[in-house]
Amino acid sequence: MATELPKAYDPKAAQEKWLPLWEECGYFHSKPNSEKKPFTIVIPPPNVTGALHMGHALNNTLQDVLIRWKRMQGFNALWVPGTDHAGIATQSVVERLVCSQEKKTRHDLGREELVRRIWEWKEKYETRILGQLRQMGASCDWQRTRFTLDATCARAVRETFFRMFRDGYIYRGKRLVNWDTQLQTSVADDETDTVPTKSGFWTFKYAVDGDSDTFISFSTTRPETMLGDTAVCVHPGDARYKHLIGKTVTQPHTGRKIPIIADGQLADPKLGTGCVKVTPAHDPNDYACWQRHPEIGIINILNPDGTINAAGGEYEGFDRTRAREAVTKRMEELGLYVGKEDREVPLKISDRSKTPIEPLLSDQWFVRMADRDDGKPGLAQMAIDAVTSDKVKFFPERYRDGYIAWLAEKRDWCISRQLWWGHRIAVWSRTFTDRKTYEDTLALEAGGWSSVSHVAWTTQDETMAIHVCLGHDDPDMIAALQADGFTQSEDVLDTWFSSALWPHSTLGWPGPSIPEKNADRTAPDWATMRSYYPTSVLCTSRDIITLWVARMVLTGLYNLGEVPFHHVYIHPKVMDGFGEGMSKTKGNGVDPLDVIEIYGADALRFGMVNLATETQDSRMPVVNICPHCGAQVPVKQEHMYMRTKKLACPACKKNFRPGGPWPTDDPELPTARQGSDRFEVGRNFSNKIWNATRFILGNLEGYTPAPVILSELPTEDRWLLSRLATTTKSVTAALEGYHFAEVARLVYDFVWPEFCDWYIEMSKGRLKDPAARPTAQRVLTGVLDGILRLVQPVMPFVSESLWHALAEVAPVRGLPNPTSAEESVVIANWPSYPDAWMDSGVEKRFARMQDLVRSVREVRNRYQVEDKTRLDVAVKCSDVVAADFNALGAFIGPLAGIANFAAGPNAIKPKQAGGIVRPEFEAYVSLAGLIDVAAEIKRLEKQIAEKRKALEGVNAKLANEKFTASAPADVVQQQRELVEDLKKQIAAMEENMQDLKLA
RNA sequence: GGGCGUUUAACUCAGCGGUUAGAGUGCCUCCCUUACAAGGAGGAAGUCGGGGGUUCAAAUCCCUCAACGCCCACCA
Repeated sequence: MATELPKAYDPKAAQEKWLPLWEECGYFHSKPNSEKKPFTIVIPPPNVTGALHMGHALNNTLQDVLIRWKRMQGFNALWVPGTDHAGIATQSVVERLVCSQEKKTRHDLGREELVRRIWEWKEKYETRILGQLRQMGASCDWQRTRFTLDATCARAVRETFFRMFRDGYIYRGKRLVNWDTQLQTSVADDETDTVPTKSGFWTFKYAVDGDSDTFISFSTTRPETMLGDTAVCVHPGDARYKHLIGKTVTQPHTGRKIPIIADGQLADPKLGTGCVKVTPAHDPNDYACWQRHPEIGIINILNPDGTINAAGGEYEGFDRTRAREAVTKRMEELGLYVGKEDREVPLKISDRSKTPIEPLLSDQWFVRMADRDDGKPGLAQMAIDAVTSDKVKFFPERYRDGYIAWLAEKRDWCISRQLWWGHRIAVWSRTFTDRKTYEDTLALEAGGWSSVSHVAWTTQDETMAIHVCLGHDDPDMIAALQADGFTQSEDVLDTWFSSALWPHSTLGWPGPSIPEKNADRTAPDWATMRSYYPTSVLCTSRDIITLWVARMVLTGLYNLGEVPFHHVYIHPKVMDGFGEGMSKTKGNGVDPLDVIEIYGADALRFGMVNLATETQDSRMPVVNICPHCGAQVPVKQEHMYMRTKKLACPACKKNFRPGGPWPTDDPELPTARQGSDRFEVGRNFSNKIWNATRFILGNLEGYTPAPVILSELPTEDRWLLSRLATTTKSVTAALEGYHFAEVARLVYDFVWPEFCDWYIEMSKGRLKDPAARPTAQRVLTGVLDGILRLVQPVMPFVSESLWHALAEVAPVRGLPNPTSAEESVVIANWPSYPDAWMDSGVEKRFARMQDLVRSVREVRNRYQVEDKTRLDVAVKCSDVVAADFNALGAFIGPLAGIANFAAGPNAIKPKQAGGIVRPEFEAYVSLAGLIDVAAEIKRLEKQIAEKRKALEGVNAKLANEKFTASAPADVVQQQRELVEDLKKQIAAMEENMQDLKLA
């Protein structure tokens, strides 16, 4: 006899039991295996900035569902876990911490010390993150855990950079970048935020040289940039200024003579005065103008810390605000100030430091995206082609357009960051002013450098520079370079550069490190690469399709000539109950560990799968669970914005601190865990499966395995097996199409209402009948076996617990032929049943029976409650029953349950379907058939009439020559097919009706 | 300004041309029945955002308006 199962499912016990066992058994570890088809997913590596949140829970649950499902299907399933160093994000978090705790800047600490602190931070959060993943039940191959900054990834980064450098894809350029003056680094467009800010809109004028009476006025939101003006620009077609084009003005602060130029793209006659000052070094539009008119020159007036540099003359050292005031004041003094209006202007803010961005001209490394000079597709085009040719497919498909549109701009990718946390760029540079030395040094390239390095040079302005890129650290080479006055770049690479390589870097590309200078560094670790690359699917959220997905495709194609994954599945975003994105700072976020603690990991996973619909967003209202009494206290919007630090529980009146990141005033106040009622479904569902199993186990005494022959089974068995086969097929199809919410729905609808509420209840009678018992036992265990398999990918813990409990009593089971069950459901086969089991006739008959039973129950319920006469009740019944109530009554008499109905109020208690014993059931089925005939005929008549009308309509249309002549051929054809279809439908219905009448 | 998405029961969401629009939660009634009160049997609750159109037939397709959310671009 089986060990008695506890009355309720205890998720915590299951998690504690199975997690270590699964790992011990090595179920999650994958080795290259030529016998099995591979199925590979690489995790979108979470940033080590902080702990995982709900978005990660969703992302990783879905991946795990896929991996677990494919593992059951017999694939060699590999899920590679890992984390991302997240350059700027992590560095700024640690910098902020150092600043608040020690009042020190990164410069006070120095590069080495800061990096050491960040590694400490990383260790802490990496452990936390991987722990969270484990708790969720993520079946990752932990032995293959990677970090974007570890040695394996570093090798791939180094190799890729070297190749791109060698092939001319990486170049050095002066570009206007978003400069974060606080962190003193350039940041990508995507790392900035534009917020409307109250500021001014100033209008000034410059005197035109040689004519003291003529002024040209212009407006600006940033007066301080006047110090860097190199031109004044008007529209070429603007009659007001035509005569001034080609003249010069004198910039009053610097005394520079600057030209008045015409540029149709920059100046808009309708805006402001129609005339605009040009500051190429500090404004993207002006920069573009300068590229069209290089003769006007470009002057950088800012230091990296945001203060004015020497080019600003007497204003050198002023910060932004002071410079603005001083420059404006000077204009007033000169009488060149025209006016100022208050205006809200969009201010670009750095995501990381939350300080204003300065557009700044600086030297950066770029990856060229444009097509190649020889006309061959460049990196961007290659990535576009991969998608247009369907080598990479998006799910849902709509996301592909955004991907293509973004890449089509082919904007070069700025990959250098002035940070300390990241992959340091392996380029050694030296600048020269002396042409001879420059050329001599350049000649060294011929002396053998190129075998291990590649050299590029730039000649901008008067300085010339040589840049030497090393494919790996060669001490001799580095020593030689240093002796020659070369220094390594201080910059590190953009985080996305290493993330872009993730699908192949994690798999070991480009092979073991190279011991010898001239070793073949192009030989990858082929055993692993060949087994798992390209990966199968990438699961991520839509906001990093461009930043990450596009770049993975691009580097995959560049390094390996093969796309990194075949499918890209984009899942929805988790919002709070008010439609806002979740974040720690808002306090509307939910920690997955809180959810696991309150509802269990299975419930978390079910909830996540259940909300993964086809839409973009899904709401998840958040509640605080009162730490005193467990009541659910909804998070209100004002709690978030007011930063409520104390809440009174409406149930127990005691105070607690809502879950959230802000500090408490009262350390004694207990903190609430945060949850969401959206996880209750999963919790209840796992408990339901638990108890269904408990029931079955308690009724398996004398169980013997034997094949089940469909044709010999009673109606309800054939119905159940039809439903099981249909459900299994649909679940498989839903998984194949990444319709996760549907998976949850299908499984739930089969297990709960159909299996538990109807079948199990009906089996109760049969289990008491020695003749019927053995078959009922076989069907129950066989279907339960199938359910546990279907449920495993979504709810592995409860599934595994029950799998083992079932194995104690019924190790040999299954439909139609019993077999020995696998040792764990994790590695069990994914179920599939014969199509022949799907029987719409049985399902229809059963549905009618259900209708009837429900109608009778309604009558009983009402009668009992309202204590009215039988007739009154009948009137209130559903049409089906009411119409035939008298006939029903005649049948009801002999039936035990219904006989009591006539005896008066409260004579019987409402019963479940299980209240129906076998003979009753048969009676119900035949009764349902009889009663339904009239209604069914009526319904059919109505439908046939409707179809006839439709047919008439379509025929009329086809008879109309105007229509057939004007409509496209395919539309006409479609209508013709519709006619045939309708005719067939009508014929089928008429036949159906004949059958009914005969019955 | 361009694009994408959403708007269906009190709440969270399914349904996406064809019987009477569904589920879970919540609400109401009854029931602690030997699997499960994290449960069971029932019930009430919807002009499918507004307005046009296409169609024999529209929650579903088209146009338009509105609200909300996200992305991209721009704003001297």
